[in-house]
Amino acid sequence: MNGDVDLSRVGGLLADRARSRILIALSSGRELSASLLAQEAGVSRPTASAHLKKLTEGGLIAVRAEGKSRYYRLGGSAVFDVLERLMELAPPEPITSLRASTRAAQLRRARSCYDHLAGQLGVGVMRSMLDRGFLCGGDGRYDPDRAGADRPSEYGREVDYQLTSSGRDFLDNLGACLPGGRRPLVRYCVDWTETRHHLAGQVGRALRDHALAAGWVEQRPGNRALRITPDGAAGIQETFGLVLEAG
Amino acid sequence: MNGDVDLSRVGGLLADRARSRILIALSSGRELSASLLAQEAGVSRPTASAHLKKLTEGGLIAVRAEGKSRYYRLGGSAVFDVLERLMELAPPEPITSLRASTRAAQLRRARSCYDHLAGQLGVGVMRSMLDRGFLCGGDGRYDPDRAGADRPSEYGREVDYQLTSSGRDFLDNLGACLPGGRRPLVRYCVDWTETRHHLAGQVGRALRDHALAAGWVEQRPGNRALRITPDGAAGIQETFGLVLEAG
DNA sequence: CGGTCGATTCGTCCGGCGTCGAACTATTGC
DNA sequence: GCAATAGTTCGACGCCGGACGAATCGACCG
Repeated sequence: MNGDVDLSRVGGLLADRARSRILIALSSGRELSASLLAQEAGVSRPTASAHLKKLTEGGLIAVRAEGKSRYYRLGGSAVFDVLERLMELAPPEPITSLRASTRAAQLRRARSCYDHLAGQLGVGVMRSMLDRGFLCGGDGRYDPDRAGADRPSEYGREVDYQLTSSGRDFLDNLGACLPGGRRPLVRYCVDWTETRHHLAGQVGRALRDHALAAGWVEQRPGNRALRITPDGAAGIQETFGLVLEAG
Repeated sequence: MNGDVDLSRVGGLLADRARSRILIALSSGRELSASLLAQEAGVSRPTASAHLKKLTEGGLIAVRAEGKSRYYRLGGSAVFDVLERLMELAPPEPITSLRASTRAAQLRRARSCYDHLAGQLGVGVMRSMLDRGFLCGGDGRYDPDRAGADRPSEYGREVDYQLTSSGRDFLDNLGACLPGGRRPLVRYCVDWTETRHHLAGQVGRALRDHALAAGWVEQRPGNRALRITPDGAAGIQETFGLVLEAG
């Protein structure tokens, strides 16, 4: 709490590319398995395991064992906070080139987050589904203090959102199929460009799959950005009342 | 602004003990010479020089040459922000020693934050200025939901606080000079030991400079804590109606 | 114009950390 | 039980980066 704090300890944890990628992947608020994080970080499973251990011991992430998988999540809202500041500070690229800024804009507009939609598109879709009564619950917006301090175990996991029967009908009519399995129907994710919830879980995946299958969006190569097609812009506006530029 | 941000670059800069000490020393808002920083970091001058170069190239600090000395300072308020968060997150060393706890108490009472006052002193000064009508606006007290979740982009920036004309008179009578420039007159900062606002911006700096010039407070060596002198305790009580122990 | 003082550059040494393959543990499912 | 899957531990390798001393640069001062 003073001058001889070991900033370097935390700094050391942030200093590695693989760990940095892991943290950024987790900064969506989701719980992710060790293998998936290894893949996301671009390292082998043993290497990722070592990183995850360090991050856990350093308190930056927390782990929950379920079956033979171990699910990792951010250590709390303070960690989320630091990462957000750090990302803001990170681009030491002084003058944002046109390329970089358009790419950033693309990411803000629409991107995939694990297996669901994020960015303005993801947030808008979730808002629309709430407005139309396809989802209910989720009385509170994202509250970092409660999520991080009062009940850290639920950080980024499904809260009280639920799919209504009309929501189920809506998905059926849309032709979006729920993947099935024991995975929760509805989860939320904290969108780090919009700072609001977007939709995850089976429903999130179904909607993203549908958006891809219907040609509404295309995965851009190289990063997580999605391109909204002209057809997509029309379809999204018709279906969700959401106006987003194509391109 | 996306998944391939180089968190690790910034992390790497924070990962070293010597650099961490340098940054913490600079986080008091002072400009310090290279030799002094070497001493503060506990390394030789050549080593410190290398660190300072890296930090400068990384944008975390900035340098000003004057005569044969070079004076270093933090790269900006964004850097300060990150450091503050990081320090909050950092303490994996639980305070056990008496030394540490008294030092922590000193920091809670009064410290410098970038270039303004923080701790009980900083928070009290701001409250006093609000109570006496020297500042207006800021309709709400610190509201973590609004500040942290709904509009994180304004976190720590000026909101609706404004300096009133009587506030300006107050500063004139006190003999505190506003530094001038395009920097906003009033900003606020969320105080991490008091969880309330304290005063930043030009006014914050002017008050801190005045407190130092008038001998109300002295910079403690080694960290950001400020010592409140007996005269200071009296002056602060008279001026702001704020009772704080000297020592 | 030498003398000094502050700061940086250079060369070198050394410790630590990230990396992976292979082996080991644990849980699930047939 | 045996095979399959998820994850961790172990050992060895390689490389990066921090440390310092000596030398160099540059500014100030008599």
